[in-house]
Amino acid sequence: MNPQQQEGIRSVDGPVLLLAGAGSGKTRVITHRIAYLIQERGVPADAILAVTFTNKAAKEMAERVDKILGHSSLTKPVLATFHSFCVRVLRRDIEALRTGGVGLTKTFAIYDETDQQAVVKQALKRLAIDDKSLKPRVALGRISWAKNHMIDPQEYFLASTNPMEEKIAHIFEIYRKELFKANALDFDDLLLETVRLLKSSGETRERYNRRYKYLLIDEYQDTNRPQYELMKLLAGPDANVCVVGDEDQSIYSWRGADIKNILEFEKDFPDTKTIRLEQNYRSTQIILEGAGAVVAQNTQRKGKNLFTTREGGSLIGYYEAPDGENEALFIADRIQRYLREAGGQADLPRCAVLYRTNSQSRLVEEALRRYQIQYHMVGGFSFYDRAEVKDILSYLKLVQNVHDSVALGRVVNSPPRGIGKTTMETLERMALSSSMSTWNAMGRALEDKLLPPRALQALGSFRRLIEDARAMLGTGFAEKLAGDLAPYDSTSLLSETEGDAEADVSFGFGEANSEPEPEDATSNASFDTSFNFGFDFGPSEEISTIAAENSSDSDAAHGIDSANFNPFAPVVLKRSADITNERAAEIKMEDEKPAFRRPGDAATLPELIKFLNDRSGYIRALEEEATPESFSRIENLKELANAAQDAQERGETLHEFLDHAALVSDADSYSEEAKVTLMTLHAAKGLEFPLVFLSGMEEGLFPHSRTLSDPTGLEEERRLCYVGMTRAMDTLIMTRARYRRRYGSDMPESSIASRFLEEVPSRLVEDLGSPPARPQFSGSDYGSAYGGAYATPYPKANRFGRPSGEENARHYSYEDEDQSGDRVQTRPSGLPGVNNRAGYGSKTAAPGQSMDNIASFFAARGQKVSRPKLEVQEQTGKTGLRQGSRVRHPKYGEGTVFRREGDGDDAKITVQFQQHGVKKLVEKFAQLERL
DNA sequence: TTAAAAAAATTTTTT
DNA sequence: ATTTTTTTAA
Repeated sequence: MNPQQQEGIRSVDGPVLLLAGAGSGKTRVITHRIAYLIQERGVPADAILAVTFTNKAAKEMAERVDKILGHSSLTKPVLATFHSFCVRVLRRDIEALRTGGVGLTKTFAIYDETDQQAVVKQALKRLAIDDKSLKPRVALGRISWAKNHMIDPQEYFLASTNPMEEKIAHIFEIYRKELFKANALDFDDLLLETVRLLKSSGETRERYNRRYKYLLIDEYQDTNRPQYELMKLLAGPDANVCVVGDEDQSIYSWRGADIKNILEFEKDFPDTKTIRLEQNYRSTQIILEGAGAVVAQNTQRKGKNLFTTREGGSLIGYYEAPDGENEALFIADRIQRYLREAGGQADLPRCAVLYRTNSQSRLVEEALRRYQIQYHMVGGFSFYDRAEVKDILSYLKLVQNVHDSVALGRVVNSPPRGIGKTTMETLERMALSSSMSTWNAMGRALEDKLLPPRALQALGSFRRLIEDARAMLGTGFAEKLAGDLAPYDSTSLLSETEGDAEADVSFGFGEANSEPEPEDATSNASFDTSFNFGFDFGPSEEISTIAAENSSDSDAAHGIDSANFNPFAPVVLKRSADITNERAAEIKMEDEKPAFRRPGDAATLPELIKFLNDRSGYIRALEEEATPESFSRIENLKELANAAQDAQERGETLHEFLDHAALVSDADSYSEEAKVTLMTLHAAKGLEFPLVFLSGMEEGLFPHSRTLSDPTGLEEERRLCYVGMTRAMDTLIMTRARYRRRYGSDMPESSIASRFLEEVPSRLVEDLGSPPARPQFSGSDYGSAYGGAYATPYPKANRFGRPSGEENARHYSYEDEDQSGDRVQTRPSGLPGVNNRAGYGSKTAAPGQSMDNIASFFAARGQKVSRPKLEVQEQTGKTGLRQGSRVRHPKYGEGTVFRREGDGDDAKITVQFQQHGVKKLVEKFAQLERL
């Protein structure tokens, strides 16, 4: 621990600004600081609130603190992201913002970007704005920008200078109203509403100030205005607040992050103690110097001198590939070599491939799979993003909050149940004209028979489904209880439950599940009343009460107030324990049939999911589809059920389960055990690796084309480059493709080397060589890219590249065998790992990281796993045709096989004909003759 | 209303 | 290349 770090740990009274350069042991200081507060200063652990950027960072920090403390403390410090912390606060206290019975309730939904877009699209439609002239994404971006700058629709309108901005102000207004009606908050609102809450309710603010005496905020350079205000509110009068950041690593201004927050912290708190951590413990001198030289080009910075004692080290590698495929193969090959060489060493080999945009990952993935190298990809698709998972989660969200109109819109007709566009449009018009939620409009339509009988029938059955699910949670029951009665009042409990107890216990899970009668229209009705998971509400008052409350009038929109009731927490058990003896006897009898439950006992989360899966017909629809995809979807839903089971066992509420699903982030899936990690530069912040690849160093890609026009944006890209470079501990390799295709088009575009490359002093750089250029359609490296459709962009001379040693002769190829005589043999023999027959087309090829173990994925909370497509077997079919084969077609004449897809009779084959251009043919019928 | 086929858009970065 | 949206047919 150096003196500055010591100081960072011990300066715990009053405001502290910790300027921590890359790799300066920041995390170590933070964790030790927390431990110091607890152990040396006797601060109760739960009086410490540490806010991090990702859930993963929070979790990691918690583990490290735990380790230092040796589990000695009973309470734990609160470690959370801004967003998750805000959700916790709001789930508890948001109703303090209600005035006159109006306002959001604790059951609020969290809208993700998809949900937000749905609302914006609706608004565009309502304002009759052509969504080509104004894209929902753009509008949403502006709205989010406004929110991050704490500008409301009126202010936005007043500040607008053109018709487009006025329109956006209108959309913004509608957007806000819609979210309000839906009892929903978006990500930005989570922060804003918390700020509003703490500002408007002194009582609440003081409670939190009393609770959290020491505040710590990591990645402070990436905080935006609402987060800044939140910090000030939470800091309270004591202002024992420590913010940690590095202005050179500010890379989120597009999300509203304001670098001023860190630059002006000392102004906000005049007695701030500023501590600088400038010794880098991570990277070699060369890497640090290179990165420093790049970021030094920025004008907007305070400037600092990072230094390291790790002198020397290998030079920064640079490789210029002819195209993206080759770039990826180069990376894969270097990784393979690294893993082999590092295999015997003590430290676990770890490396990362970093790129600017997620779309760049695919080529690298393919190359790694080709090399049978296991990898872990951060970002991309989340489990929770899968359509089927989102659907079932939407059912859950709807059960939790029926006014969530986006969730309603998502599930109302999936699986198809005859509620189409027309019906929903009518309902939405109704909802709009009487300003109620879509759910309430549905209730009204059903009551007053405002739709065709067929639609009413379908709607009614859907509505009963949701109501029954709600009843399972004992929602209505809880509502009454949550009001004026003490939660554990056994008499009131009894009086509530006895009514229900009269109802017959009918079906358990197993039986009910096996009895679907999908074809019979009337079966739905009987199904509804009989299938109630062990308790039959029948015509009981509960259901009608819920229904009445939900459908009676628009004011009920926010009247549902059941959040005090935690259907999954131990409190349920406690209730059971309070029940009188007679009742206990009854229950005991029931306990012998565990599938049956008593009325009033809430269903568990897994039970609820099972109910929804079955009763909605979702699973059944998938089963009937009977495609491989549909089966895999069913599997995913099973895993969702498993995840719910785990959540249940952890004692999570439905809210917590859904909140978690909404707030997991890409960076959260980073796993330290992975040897090879693929991720965006943004996701790499805060991580370190012995070996780092920075790929796609091209103008327009990195720096990204959207930033080129704006100097501020360009400086941010440069900081991003700095962040990427400083992730490397020992070796940094930067790569670029001279030609790259976008959107998978056939036409690769030539690129210009990134300006950042030129900003690295050349004495620090080692050229790792260029591959040999290829003659036209050698069927090798670039065959798939260019296919001989036009002249090769590379000079045909120089075919073997610069023959200066093994490095330069290296050639990265996707092609396996050279089976046709006319191809030029270009593969240097004996190169390790390249072109080895074994992995290619072999069924045992490493499937990257498998998705098999989703259970452990969930156990680890928020982990995401990439599932690369299975290794595609080289298909040769009966004709033995493959890429590069020469063929003759009766009509088109001679040509060369360009690519093959599918197998068996379905095999399609793309052929480049000399006279007739590229044709896609079904192999079976094409009558191709092999030459 | 639904499903299949055709056309069009997509790729910045994320809580 | 993949995904989303729109059109068309049933």
